Amino acid sequence: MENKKITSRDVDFAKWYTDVVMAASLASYTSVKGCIAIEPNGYAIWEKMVSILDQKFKELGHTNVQMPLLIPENLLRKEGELVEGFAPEVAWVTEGGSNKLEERHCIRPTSETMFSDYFQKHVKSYKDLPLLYNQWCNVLRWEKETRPFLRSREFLWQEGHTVRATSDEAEKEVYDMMDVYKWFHHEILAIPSITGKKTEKEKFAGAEYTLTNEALMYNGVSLQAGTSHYFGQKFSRAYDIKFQNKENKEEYAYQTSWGTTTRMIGGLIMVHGDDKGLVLPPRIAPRQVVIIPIGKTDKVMELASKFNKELNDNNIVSYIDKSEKTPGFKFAEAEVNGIPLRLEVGERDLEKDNITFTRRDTSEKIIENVNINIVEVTRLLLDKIQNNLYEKALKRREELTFEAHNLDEMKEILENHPGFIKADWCGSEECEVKIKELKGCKSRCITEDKLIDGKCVCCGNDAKHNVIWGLQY
RNA sequence: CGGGAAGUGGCUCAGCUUGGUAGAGCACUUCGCUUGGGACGAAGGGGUCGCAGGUUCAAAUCCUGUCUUCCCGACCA
Repeated sequence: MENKKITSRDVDFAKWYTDVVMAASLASYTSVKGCIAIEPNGYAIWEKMVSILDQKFKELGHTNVQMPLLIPENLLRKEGELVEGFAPEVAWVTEGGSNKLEERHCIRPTSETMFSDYFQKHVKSYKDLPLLYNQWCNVLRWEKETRPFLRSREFLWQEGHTVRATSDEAEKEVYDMMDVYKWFHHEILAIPSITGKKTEKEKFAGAEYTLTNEALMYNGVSLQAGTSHYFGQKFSRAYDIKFQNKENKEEYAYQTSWGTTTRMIGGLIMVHGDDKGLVLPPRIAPRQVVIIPIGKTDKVMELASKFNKELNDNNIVSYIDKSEKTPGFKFAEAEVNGIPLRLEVGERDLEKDNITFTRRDTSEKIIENVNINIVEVTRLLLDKIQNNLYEKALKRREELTFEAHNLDEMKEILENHPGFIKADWCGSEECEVKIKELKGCKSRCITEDKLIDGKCVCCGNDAKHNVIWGLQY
């Protein structure tokens, strides 16, 4: 094991972030710019995210499919806004073997195109609808500035694509899926994200509107982690996706798409992590409990094995650290890796029939009798940790949510400490652009909340919306 | 893509100014001894200095180009 030193979170947040990624062995750099190697610890988190979300999607009637990695240029160009939005960041394949291609193909930055092409061929009647598809795959976007998990060129994600016969059904889908993301963030990741509509300027290229899930990181910067788009008939018109309705009339179908990515791993790090390293909420932790035997007597080892088996038999993922390291080393390693709960089984404790739990989130030590119901006690502690992490993150979010009535106040907040800034807005793009000139502060989402004073924070005219603003990753 | 910094065993870095046989700590291997917050002793293995050119009798060191990473900015669903 290498020496793992982590820069303090409050000294240099950016450095702290990459230190944690490396120290917890989540990912490492490769020879390809912006493309990381996701290592076992990192991939295990993603696998757990996949399994939980995948189950949820399926419960709601979606099925998984797989579309091509390559998109022919003419297909991509059919929807103008999509092309404009993604053109600067697509990679092109121009040769196959030793031959130049007749038509270049881009490597998918997103798959609306290929799904629409597929739907065009397969949607004929209202009886074919709805089609509720999802794919787990990698996509490529030629980003200029890259950061592990947060903004890599290649990343893993899921993209759901649905076709429905009516706008009502499609819009319900958009909101339902946003609720899934919100549920996932709040209940599983212990991240109190906020949701709302994107402004016209910030919505997905080609969408009628976009719902977003915005999480606030420890340093007050916002991370968009889950979006759900309503396309209406925009893509069906561009790709000619028509069906015959019950009245035997031709109609364009209504589409949606929704996605979330490996950047949620970055979110987990930046919301819960601390100066010791990663902190994982129990419900997303691939390994929830580490059992550390201290001393090698038969009694210690037998007890450790017994606890391990009981926990695993009851769907709590635990493991015994049997390595030759000293206990101190094992403690530190479990901490940097974010294991939520540690159970120490040691000779000294056993003389008094005790065992010791240590919580990762609070460092609190809990001494229990060796004869307790290990499953019950562990389950209770894991729940406490999960709840505490959520409460802490919520408190942080509330502390870092400010109200602004004018540009000067906004500026002061941004300079003093970034966070979510609630401010009223007239709805004009002109004001949105002006606000962005303040250190790159962007609209995060339009809230459903009441207006603060009814005046646009920028121009002072009558406001239409209450909006959350902030810096973003 | 602009401005700045950096690339030397797995990691952190020294050496470069003033070219002359590649160094340290940690990590790793073996043996011994240990185990309640990153143990200890002894003996070992491993790098050709990001990559490609150039200058030179000689390049980690000087020059040019290039790639990668980090920071700031621009850009970014």
